[in-house]
Amino acid sequence: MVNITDVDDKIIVESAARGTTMAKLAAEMTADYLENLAVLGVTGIDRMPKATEHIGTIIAFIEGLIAKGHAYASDGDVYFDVTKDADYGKLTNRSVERTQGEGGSTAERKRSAADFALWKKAKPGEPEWESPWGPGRPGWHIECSAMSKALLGPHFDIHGGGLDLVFPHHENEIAQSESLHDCPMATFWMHNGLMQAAGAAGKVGGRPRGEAGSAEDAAAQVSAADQAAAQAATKISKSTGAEPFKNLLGRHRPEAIRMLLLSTHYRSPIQFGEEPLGESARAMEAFERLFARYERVSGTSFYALPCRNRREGDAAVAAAGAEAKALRDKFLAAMDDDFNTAIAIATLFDFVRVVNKFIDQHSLEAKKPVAEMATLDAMLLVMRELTGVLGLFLTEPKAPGGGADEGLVAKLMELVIEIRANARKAKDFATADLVRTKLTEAGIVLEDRPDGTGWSRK
RNA sequence: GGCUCCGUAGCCAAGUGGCUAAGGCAGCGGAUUGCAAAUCCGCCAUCGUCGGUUCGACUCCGACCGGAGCCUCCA
Repeated sequence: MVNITDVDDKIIVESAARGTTMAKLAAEMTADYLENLAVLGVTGIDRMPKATEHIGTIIAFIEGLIAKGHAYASDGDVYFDVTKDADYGKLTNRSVERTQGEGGSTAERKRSAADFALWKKAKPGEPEWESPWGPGRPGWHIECSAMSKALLGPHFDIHGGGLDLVFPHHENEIAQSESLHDCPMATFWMHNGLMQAAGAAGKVGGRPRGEAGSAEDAAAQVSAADQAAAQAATKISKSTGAEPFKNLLGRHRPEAIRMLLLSTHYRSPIQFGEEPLGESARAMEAFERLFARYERVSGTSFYALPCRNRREGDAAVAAAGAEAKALRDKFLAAMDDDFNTAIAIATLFDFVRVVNKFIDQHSLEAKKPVAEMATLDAMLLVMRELTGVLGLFLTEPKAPGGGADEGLVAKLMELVIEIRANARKAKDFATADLVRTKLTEAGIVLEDRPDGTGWSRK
């Protein structure tokens, strides 16, 4: 379930600036978001409630909080009273006194600085809904509490989100929900690290260069604008840094992005850029070569194999042999341990080695003994299951190049390879090597394998 | 200033109070190959610095240095 906050100050301001309506802008942003997710292969969102479609739910939630004495109306606004919430700040280890809170024009309408708005009185020209406190709109945090309650109930298993939302958003969600329901909102809170743009120089290794305000004594002097600018340079999020992300999305296979994201623990920040993505793409080649090899040996496309679920996998591993079973166990244990995808991927690389060795040792490219072929199939089915868990290698990579002449190119290559094979048979290696060298220069790699010569574009 | 988190090989990145500190990229040596490519085998780190706790720390504590995020405006 993914909540869509389609009404807030930012959207109101932005839609006014663009001369469009809030609803339209929100719809556009949501569509854009879903499109990016789809490209990355993120599917399976069951529910996507919108704040504007749950105003009644939200109002009822706020009324409940007022009735219990956790919130108060004030001149058309409604605020959450943090002093009535004994454990306010527990998620981020913050005490009410240390929380500076929302200031600005609303400050004098609040009892304490840390109180936050549940309902905001509409200003002229702003979108508004009728409420017991007059026309207005929901505050930022309340929609998530109200909608999760409506769809998941007062308590659910996992609440996720970016590390940048921990405070105040999630902290305030907890305050609202737990004050009303008197039970824990979520059993687990999972926060993912943020993506950072790799340094401007494209340097992967180097830490992003400190911005102007990095000297601690100068920090106090830095204007808010400078701080925002410095932030935008390192943190990719929201609208500020989304552009470079979209560019990269266009240039790289979505699965390379997945691979990069999965290669580190979800809680760690990640350097995102051309070079890291290139390295991830390279790392995937070993898998893709194995899958191509498997297809040559078995005639079966790895990408067409069914992704088994865990139960089916449990029942079927034995056929793949002891090594495969051990690796699968390790993979599953790693994933069960707070999604340790780095280790899960490491076992996958081990798996590649095991399968390659198996093909080597039994010379499966030359002959096809029934028993070994069955084991090979079983191994690949396990790999299919595990890579499927990570959403990796779901589709066959498109060969680079291609185009309208692809059929002709294939025919020509066939011819060239045949001529070269004859030369090799005649021990005319000078000619054979010349052909290969020239092809390499043209971006085509030849591989002389036991079962024939293959070619691919580099 | 307050609250979090991080600092592991050339680079990316797991992990652990004592057992050979995963895996990938790059590099090097070997097997294989007519030569290559691919594949396989092997090599390549004492874990930011300084102290402390401990029989023993990279793993715990403290300080320091370096880096990231949040708190300050708005959500």
